[in-house]
Amino acid sequence: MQPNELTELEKLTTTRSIPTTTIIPTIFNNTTSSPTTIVSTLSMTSIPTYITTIGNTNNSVHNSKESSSFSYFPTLIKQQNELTELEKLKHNFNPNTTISIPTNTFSTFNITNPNTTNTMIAPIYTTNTFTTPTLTSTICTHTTTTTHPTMNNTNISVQGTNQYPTISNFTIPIKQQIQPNNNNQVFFPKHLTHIEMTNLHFDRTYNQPSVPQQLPRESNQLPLVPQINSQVLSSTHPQEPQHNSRKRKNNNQMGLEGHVIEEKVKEDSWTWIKYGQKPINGSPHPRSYYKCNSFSDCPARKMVQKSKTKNNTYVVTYKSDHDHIKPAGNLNSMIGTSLNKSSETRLPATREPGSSSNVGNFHLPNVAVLQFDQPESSNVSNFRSPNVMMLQFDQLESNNGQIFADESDKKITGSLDDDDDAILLEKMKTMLENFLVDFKHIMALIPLD
DNA sequence: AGCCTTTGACCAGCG
DNA sequence: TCGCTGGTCAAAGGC
Repeated sequence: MQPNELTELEKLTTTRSIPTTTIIPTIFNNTTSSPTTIVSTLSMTSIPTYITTIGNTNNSVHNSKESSSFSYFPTLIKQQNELTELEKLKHNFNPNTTISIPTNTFSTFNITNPNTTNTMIAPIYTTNTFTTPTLTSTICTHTTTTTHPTMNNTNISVQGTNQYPTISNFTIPIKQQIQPNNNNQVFFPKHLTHIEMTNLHFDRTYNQPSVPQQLPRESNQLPLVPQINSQVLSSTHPQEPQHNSRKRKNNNQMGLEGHVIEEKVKEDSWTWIKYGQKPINGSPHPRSYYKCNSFSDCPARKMVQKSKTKNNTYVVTYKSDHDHIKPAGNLNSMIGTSLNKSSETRLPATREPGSSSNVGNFHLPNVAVLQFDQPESSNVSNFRSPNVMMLQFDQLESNNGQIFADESDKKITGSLDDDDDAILLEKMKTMLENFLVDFKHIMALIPLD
């Protein structure tokens, strides 16, 4: 950690701790086949606003018996408004589910010469424990490099990047196994680098139909999404002062940001109309600006920009709430379409119980993107299967209406009370657990190389 | 003709 | 004060 980062850390009035991260690599000696387990426990503290790398030799664990060591380098990337949004969060769930990569996804790595240094991509087993929903989060990104000077003197370095583009607070234990066989081969599964869950429908700040629309809030009620466009807002709330601002006045009031794959950029169940495009400093891709196309004075805005780092991934930022419910008949609406343009009559701010999914009107961006790295080492056999797999949150979506079916009236009127939270938490927990079970099943279907 | 996108201009915030 | 940045406007163009 840089000295100035420590200074900034001291400035923070609020920090939140991410629970313990545990890395458990198990190494099998190729001569004795007796396993040696190394367990490292790291405590990470997230640092809002700043990109911080935690991890150096202090985080290394040295196993004297095997002369093995590894380091874990978590990097936390938080949005500036993350803590604020975290405070706003009402929907919590706490499933404790294990994701296991099935052994039939193993590939082989031949150790041609134990006396030379070989580098290979090693397996990563992830066990994710969620303590808050991840609205749009990269759960983990891992790159594992294992160096084999000899098989009984193994250095394993685990480098992990945990990205928290929105709201996250969870534990990521990582278990790694390397097991050479009698032919001096090491078997390992495909390199799972990303598990991206885009369950936008969990949060009404994304204006997803699964969440009841909100009525105008009380003055002392924390807004779920910063209202940044005072010019537009003034027409809806004439009592508020005019600012005639074309631009946000505070960077900290940026809206929520999510990372969406290309095919899903245009699908978020609202109609949008593009009103501008600007080149953005430091980015090779321009940013497109969209406004809600349902009502001319709706303050909802959406910005879409292609990711600098990920192909086929777009950064979608939502700003301001819709001040209306989704117009009826808004089927699979997309950017740039004129389908189902609403009438000028504002719909009442009510919602049919279960309408989020039961009516089938919405095409939610409820996808999990599982991305597999192509092997970097030529020693690793080529993978023929696609490196990206998408999972639809069918289970989540189908359950979604049930979540709010008996709660919609309460939710619409404002913040949730403790009973609401408990009900919601329990149902969301079940939903995610179901999803993760499906996830395991799909992982088991990954074809062998 | 209507709707949406494109694109340059405008303008407020900010350093 | 000034220049840069980025959010918005609105005319023009395309479909």
